[in-house]
Amino acid sequence: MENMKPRVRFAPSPTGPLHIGGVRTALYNYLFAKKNGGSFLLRIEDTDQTRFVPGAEEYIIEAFQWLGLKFDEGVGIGGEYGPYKQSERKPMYKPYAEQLVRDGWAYYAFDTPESLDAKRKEAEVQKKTFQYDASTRMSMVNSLTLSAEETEKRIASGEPFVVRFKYPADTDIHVHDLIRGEVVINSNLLDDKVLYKSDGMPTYHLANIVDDHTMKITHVIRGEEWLPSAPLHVMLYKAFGWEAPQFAHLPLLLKPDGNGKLSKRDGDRLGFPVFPLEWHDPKSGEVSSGYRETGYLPEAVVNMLALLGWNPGTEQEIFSLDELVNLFSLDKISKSGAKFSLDKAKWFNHEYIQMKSSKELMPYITKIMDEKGVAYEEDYLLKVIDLMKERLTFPGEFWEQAGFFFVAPTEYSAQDLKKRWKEGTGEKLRVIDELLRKDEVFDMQAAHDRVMEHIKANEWNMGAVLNSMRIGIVGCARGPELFTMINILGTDEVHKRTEAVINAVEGGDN
RNA sequence: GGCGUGUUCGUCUAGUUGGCCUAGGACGUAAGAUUUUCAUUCUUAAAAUCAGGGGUUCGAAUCCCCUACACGCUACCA
Repeated sequence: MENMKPRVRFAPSPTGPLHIGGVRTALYNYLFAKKNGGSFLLRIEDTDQTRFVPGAEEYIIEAFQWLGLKFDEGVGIGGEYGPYKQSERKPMYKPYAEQLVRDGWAYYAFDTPESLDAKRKEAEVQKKTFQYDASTRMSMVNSLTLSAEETEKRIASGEPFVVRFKYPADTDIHVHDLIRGEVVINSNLLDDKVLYKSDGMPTYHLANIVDDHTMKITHVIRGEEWLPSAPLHVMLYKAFGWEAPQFAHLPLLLKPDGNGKLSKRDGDRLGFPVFPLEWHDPKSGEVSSGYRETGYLPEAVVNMLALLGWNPGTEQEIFSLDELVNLFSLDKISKSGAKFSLDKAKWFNHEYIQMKSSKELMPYITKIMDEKGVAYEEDYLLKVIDLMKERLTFPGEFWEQAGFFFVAPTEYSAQDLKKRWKEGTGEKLRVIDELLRKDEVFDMQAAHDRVMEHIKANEWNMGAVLNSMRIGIVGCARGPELFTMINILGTDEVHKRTEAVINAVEGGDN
């Protein structure tokens, strides 16, 4: 076992879009596998046919492609342990359930859902909880209380039945968790879980153990919500006589406010994505935002998620996937839940945008330009991106920040005008405009010096004049350094805009 | 209710073999600088008596016990 290359799996249910917490679970599995030279597989757990959502499986695969996390085996890839979709493995499970019954680790139960409901309600009235366990199973309708012939007859006649696990009475079950250490629970506290459903499908528990074993999974890395059922799983391995994989139960991802588990609702409420990709619900038609569509770079999402519950112990915060793989270890995972922080997510994105060259950013920006229907020259656009990149947290902000490089302002901020535009400003702007166009070929430094000298020599109010100039170019008192903008726009365009703003503010009374 | 897990600045966390912790970093916040704006960037500051209470010890965030709180599970869902 020790010298074996680890094999880990990510095993989502196709019941909807992949939750960002699930993405983190997958990421940790990936990092662990790659760090140790092992394999990372994708298994689809679709044993609950009532919850199947069309498109969910494709969504999951696309999400990981976008994130750059590659599976070595699994749905959509293949591999020697397939099929990797549980619905396609359906015939495999029944013999295992039967084996358990034969060996005395399980039994057939004929209790109807209605009768179980009634039992639970009855117990509730007495402020107790009904549990199908060693203390109650002998008073239920199952193969332990029925004769062998009766049991056989019922099954043969097609009466619905389930197979339940039969816990040995009063036994301490030890789960060794790589993150939490030893967790011990007594079997009397556990109820006889259904392993095989009346619809002929296994439940998660059976399918999971059978698949993990037959797929030679060495480490089960999953969310903390599975910790309570881990004892069942170790008992199942024992019942089958199989060597159990190692378990690691990850802390939960919490909502930014309050303490609960992060949910889809929180995203809608607080305005941030909880899904990697935008999701269109096929039933309700509802659209949920995705990280990709919001403008997050996949590297940033991976980096942010990696640090939500794990830390290499250094002060480094920015990691490439390769660095993450290199540094990752299970024992550095924290035990407590981590709250998702929108601010930190944005900060990561900003950092990753800065690491991209303007060329790499081009596709994001041209998409926006096309959407706006604005024509552009590639070289010009590249120059603008170079200049504006540092201000962007999301590529989508480009137009708002840099649109004036492509379209002259038609409106001017009244507030900024009020603050900066004084009596006689129009005349001064014309002088500056003249100064700018004095050189045959625009020389940014020379123009800058000339304008500044003139302003000083005439004791003009620098803030008022230069900001008014800026308002004419941008539309408001914001944006990059004035002469740099002029250099990119060209003096002809600046001349036009200057005339336009003077006209707009002071009217045609020149 | 039962069972399980957890608890260091507002948030993510460092700290894990007790002393170098007057508890470090990052995000966010505040102030200042970058002598035209906004943003970026930089600097500085405020911010955790380590959930609370008991121990053990010369010495505890680090070990033990109790309490509180939070979260998870408690389906023929995963």
